[in-house]
Amino acid sequence: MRVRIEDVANQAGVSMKTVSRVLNNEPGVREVTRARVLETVAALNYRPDPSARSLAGNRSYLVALLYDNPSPNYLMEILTGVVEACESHHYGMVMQPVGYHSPDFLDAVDALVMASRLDGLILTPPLTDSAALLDRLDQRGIAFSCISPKHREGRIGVTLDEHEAVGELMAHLIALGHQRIAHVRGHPDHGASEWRMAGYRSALRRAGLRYDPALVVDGEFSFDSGLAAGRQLLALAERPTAIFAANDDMAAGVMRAASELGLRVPRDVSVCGFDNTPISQQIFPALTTVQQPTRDMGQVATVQLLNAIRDRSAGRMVRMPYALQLRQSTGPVPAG
Amino acid sequence: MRVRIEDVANQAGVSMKTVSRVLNNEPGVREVTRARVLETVAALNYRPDPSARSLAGNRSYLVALLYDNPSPNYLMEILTGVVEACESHHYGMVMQPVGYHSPDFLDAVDALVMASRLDGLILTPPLTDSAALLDRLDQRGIAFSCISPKHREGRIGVTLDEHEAVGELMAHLIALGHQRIAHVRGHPDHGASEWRMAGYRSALRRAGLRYDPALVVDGEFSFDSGLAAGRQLLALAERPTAIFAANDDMAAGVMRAASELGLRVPRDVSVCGFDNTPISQQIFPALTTVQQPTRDMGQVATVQLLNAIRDRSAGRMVRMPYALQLRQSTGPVPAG
DNA sequence: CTGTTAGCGCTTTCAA
DNA sequence: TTGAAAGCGCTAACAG
Repeated sequence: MRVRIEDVANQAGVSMKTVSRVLNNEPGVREVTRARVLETVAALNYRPDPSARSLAGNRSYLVALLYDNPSPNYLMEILTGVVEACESHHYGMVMQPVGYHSPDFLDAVDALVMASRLDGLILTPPLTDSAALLDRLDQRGIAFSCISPKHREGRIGVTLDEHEAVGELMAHLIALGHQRIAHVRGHPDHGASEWRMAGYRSALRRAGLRYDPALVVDGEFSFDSGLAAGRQLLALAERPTAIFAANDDMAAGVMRAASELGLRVPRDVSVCGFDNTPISQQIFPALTTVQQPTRDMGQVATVQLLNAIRDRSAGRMVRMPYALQLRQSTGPVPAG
Repeated sequence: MRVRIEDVANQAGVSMKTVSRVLNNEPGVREVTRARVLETVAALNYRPDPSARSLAGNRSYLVALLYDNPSPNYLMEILTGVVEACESHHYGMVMQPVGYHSPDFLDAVDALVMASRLDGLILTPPLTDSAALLDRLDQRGIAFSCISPKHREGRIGVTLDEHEAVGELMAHLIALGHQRIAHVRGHPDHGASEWRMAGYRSALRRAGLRYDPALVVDGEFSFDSGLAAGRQLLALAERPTAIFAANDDMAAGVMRAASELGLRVPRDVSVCGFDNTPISQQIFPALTTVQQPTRDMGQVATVQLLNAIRDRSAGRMVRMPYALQLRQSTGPVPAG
């Protein structure tokens, strides 16, 4: 037979409500009583029944991680952080793919929240950039936390100063003597694409280098789009001496394009990416890139969400650190 | 205010219990009554409250996907299939990393099942191969479904005939004239490593080729282990003319080792992998490999689990199809 | 600081 | 074939 709160109460010589108070960290229990209850809970190995708790408490102790077609590596890292945070706060987590482009995706999210009675949501890019979604959630009064959202004002979650990170990466290239630096943009749905592009432009400006639209090509964060972009850029009459791709997958595509054309990296052209995914160390030469603390970002975003669930005025937007990874794919500008 | 089962009952002019019967597909309701109830449910947009349902019904309508440190690509594919199946059966899913090697992992799984009152589990490799875990779950009477387990007898889930798939892959190499074929083994914790090794040996035997232990090197499914294995194999005095790595990541490592040594693939050495992960198309030349229907495997494993939850004698072990992907990394044996 | 009582929304049991 | 009543295990509201 399962141990119930009543058993704990009897054993500890208190009322059910007192046990409940202790378990939920509510105030108004003497320290000795609290200790005695906790002892009994441990002795009986009591675990509250989540359904009963949810039904009576009118909340689910469940959050959902919403995503749309992200990179598996990225999502797994985020997930790991989210799971850690949920575990330590005795919350459950469900995952929900959300078709960002499907016409009724707002209603699908609504239905999901209603049906599962979710207490809160964690949004990953590019969902974090859907004004329609964020507005709808606000309107419904649902707590949510954003990972790397385009607009941070009044939101809770985590961000990374990508603009600044790109600035450092570009400074590295410029210090190596590069003046014709190209950029492969990311998928237009992602705020990250804009920040990385903006970081690229400001870095050029700061260094007094001219912005040349011919050196900027659209990609969509995939290897293939990087390959196509690389072919295009490296076929230019005035070839760039360095290429900054908005993520590692595209940078790998660019490096493949270079090798197709018989160009050596970094002797003939330097290449760098962003994200520090496993591929950055599996290609040759290893890729210069920027590392995000992705797992921690999931963790922190979740903690902020749980804070906000407890107290609507609590969660905040946390800035996370990044770290340049200087490796062998970038080198001095070719002579001549 | 939320619509409750009572509202539906009143509106439809029946009792709560009848609505409940209809919603749970229980027998003993006249067809007209059933139709009327369903109509009302739709009209009122009624969604049963999962907590109340679980509390009263003494089950959670929740399954968990258990994993330990798998490849992110693989897990994401499985996850997608699992989510699909859960969604269409109105089940929830939670994900749980499980430290396979941690000494108390059995108790951790127990605690998880108890605390969340899970109705069933989906196990991914290598958890599927832990006899201790499977025994414990049997003993506790918890339903579970296995993806690619080492032992299939009496279990439910999905498998793939990897032995046969490797046989076809090897036949392809042998048809190209290769006689010195090496093998890079997978991580010893995974049943897949054994099947792929066994497939390798039977294929050699079938072709009348000698099994040479010097041509078999241990790996652990990672790029780096493939790189190390490749260096070792390609430094052999009598170099193999083809290398079958037990997965794509290791095959990519082998190809890098070849290029370090100035060897060309497939002119000097043929390489093939297993799994058809994205990397197989991102390396050059593209990798010959075997495709598993991973997403479908997650889907089918989940459906079998849900069957078993409903009726303990229901779930079965389903054999899934595979498909050879012949690409450019394999070619005729070098002359001489 | 602590306890009592009345539900939460559903399913189960048993009766009609 | 259908319904009424009694909980499931917990928390909220209120009382002491």
